[in-house]
Amino acid sequence: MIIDEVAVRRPGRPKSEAKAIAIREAASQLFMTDGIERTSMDAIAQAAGVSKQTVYSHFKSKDDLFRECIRAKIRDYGLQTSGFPATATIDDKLRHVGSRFLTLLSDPEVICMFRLMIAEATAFPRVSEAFHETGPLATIEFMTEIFAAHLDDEHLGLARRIAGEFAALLKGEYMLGLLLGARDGIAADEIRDHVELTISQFRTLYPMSDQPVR
Amino acid sequence: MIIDEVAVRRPGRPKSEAKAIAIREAASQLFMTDGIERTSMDAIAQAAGVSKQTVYSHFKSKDDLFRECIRAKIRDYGLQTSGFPATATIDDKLRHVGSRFLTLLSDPEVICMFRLMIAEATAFPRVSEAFHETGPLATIEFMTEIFAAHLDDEHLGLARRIAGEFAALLKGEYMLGLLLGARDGIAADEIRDHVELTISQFRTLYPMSDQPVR
DNA sequence: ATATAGATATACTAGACCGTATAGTTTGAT
DNA sequence: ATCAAACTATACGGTCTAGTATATCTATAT
Repeated sequence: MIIDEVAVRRPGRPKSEAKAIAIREAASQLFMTDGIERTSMDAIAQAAGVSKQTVYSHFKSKDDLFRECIRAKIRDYGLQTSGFPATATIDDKLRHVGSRFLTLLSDPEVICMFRLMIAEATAFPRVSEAFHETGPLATIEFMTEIFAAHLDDEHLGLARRIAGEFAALLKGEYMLGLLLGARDGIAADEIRDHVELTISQFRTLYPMSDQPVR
Repeated sequence: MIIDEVAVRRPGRPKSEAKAIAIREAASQLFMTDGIERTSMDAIAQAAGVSKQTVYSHFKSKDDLFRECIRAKIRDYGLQTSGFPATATIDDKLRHVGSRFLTLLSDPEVICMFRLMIAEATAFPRVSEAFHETGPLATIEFMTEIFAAHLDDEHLGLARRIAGEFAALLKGEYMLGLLLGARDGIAADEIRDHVELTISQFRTLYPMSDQPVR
């Protein structure tokens, strides 16, 4: 058996996990709002209340720190999979996932994240790929399962495609408007109305049973 | 009367418009592929085959040059309004505008443009706003007129909203995938199929006459 | 022909920034 | 108490970059 990572006892002062977190959080915020290039390591150190040397003792370079920031954010967003009660109708489920989807888009931090990932897609392809899969694609997979449970046999194979269409219609013009700074949020009642409208459109397009069929 | 700008005759060597254009085009390309920060004025001058002083004689700063580049691009994209023959059905029109829409998204330069505008939305809000209005919003306005001509009276007021939905469904997951670098184009037959599918969905959702009603 | 102003080439200023180095201080395990 | 390593503060090397300055050359109007 290899020695447990935590159990390793080394002489001298142990690295402060708290400082690593403080650095990562300060860096995250600065990266989000100002972008990578416009954020200096000195600014990060200062914002974290730490010396620059400490930054470099926890992260070996600016790129490394950036990657760690995004990884942590992705982990945070990861806990989205919530189950539904067995009595929930398809409308209930779509209403829930739809409004959470748009509420997420209304979050300035999430928009910053998208901006950053899009801006750095060529410089950090692996990072933006991971973001894509863990964020948007995972959300669509979640929607896919909802549709799969309620579609009749004829349409079952289309669940993934239908989920993609559902997400696309939910986004509508909101997403681009938010990314381009043309708007800075979506009003709660606007979210509710838009979700309701989108659901009704899908019930017109695809026959779905109110109770899960599988 | 103020003297016509063109008619002004001044002593000495006149500024070369050709050089200004060369500078702008070289800068455009570099800005698109590398972003603003990663593009130096020296690199622009060299790519344009011009001295750095000449760059500064035509554009007063890097920001100014960037703004001019985008303005020129926006002007280029501006000539999208083509008329349809009177015999065109709604399907013909939607097919045409839909595939041109997706073909445009497949263009790497267009994607670069979106990336750039999204990345700089906070740094250059006016610029990204102009892009938004002249690009995406103008396209949706164009679609609005198509729908308006074919919808019955009951749905006429919804033309703008329907056009937005049409664009959203066309974009689907393609746009985000392209922006995040998850894909690098859309195959021609995929475009055709997707446009066809989207049109049929809209004909299910909204009653439209084949011949223009107005 | 000559004055005027654009263009070139090159050097320069001033500052930002990454990453490293150094010297001294603090912390925690043994 | 002592040792080893983390931490602070500060400075520095090296590189890059925006924008300016200067001297020289070139094109155009009068």
